Amino acid sequence: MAEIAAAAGVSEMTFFRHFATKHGLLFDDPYDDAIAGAVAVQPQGLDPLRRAAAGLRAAWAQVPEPEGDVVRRRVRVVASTPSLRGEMVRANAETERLVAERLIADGVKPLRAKVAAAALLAAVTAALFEWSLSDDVGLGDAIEDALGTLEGTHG
Amino acid sequence: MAEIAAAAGVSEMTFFRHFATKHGLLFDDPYDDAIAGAVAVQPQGLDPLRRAAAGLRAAWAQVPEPEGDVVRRRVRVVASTPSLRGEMVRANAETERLVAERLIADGVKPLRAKVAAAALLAAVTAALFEWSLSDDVGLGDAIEDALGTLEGTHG
DNA sequence: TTCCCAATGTTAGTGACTAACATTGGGAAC
DNA sequence: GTTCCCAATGTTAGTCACTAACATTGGGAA
Repeated sequence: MAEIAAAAGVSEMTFFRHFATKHGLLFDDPYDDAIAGAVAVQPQGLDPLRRAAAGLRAAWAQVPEPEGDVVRRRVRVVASTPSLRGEMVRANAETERLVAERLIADGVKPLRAKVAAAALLAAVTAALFEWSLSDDVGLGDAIEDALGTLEGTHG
Repeated sequence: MAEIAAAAGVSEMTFFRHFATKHGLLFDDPYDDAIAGAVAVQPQGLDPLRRAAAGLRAAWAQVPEPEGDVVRRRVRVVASTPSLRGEMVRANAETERLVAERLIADGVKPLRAKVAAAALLAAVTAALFEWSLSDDVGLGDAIEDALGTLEGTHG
């Protein structure tokens, strides 16, 4: 922490006023609302899990594929460090909550909404980690594969 | 820690030689192999997620429903403490790995196997947490609801 | 010019966890 | 029965992320 704060040119205290934890530095997710919003506009005729998956697919289409391998290398560090994986789950909790909230607002039973949201985020996170460990797979393909697995359409 | 170790009648050092972390005390899961084994014997004709779900359903049928509300109260503490939720994910990682491994052994693509395993564990964990927050739902019903949501058969 | 307040700094902690070394007790080898 | 061993436990003195309670400063509004 002393080194990080020094490198940032601030005191340790100041650092902690911006990031709750040292690990929090790595997780900056501004996509929560976009994902939840995209889920909300999917047809209510779908069951919760498929609706959530469709929402994520729609949200993902709006995000540019990352260039270079900075992202991949960063995710790789997270994927291979148990405590960081835990932090990642924590970082996803807010997205999960928002997605579940939207589903519940449309009349989905809370347990099913939360299960669908949790499964969605877990699936995407697993795809992200798996993607980071390889060199040639595209992130978009990995995510599409994960969504297909959730939906049961790919095999 | 001083209090916990004293209550256990050992020194802090001795405590840490038995449990890697203080939080680790709460997670003792001996079900890993049972779940992975149950997944393995499900029909290979099913897609990975459904197969995993069917396996967990079969494994669950072998476990007696917990009596009293000791378990519920304990899970409630975990569910409402972010850092403990993270530890729970960490505790599930081994089960997840074993389930994915069995699927891969049967020819499922690694990414899909890991996604299915992650989604399964996340769904069950979400159901467990939701169950802990209510007083009248049965754990078996909550889990069945979660599995149905994964499979897309309940709605 | 004065006042304010928000951001930043300083100091002195707390608490989980670790490394290095000392102690002990009971079972195996003789 | 004695000796030896070694595995489990204890002791001490740390490290490191993080926090609480203050002090300081600087720039913008009144």
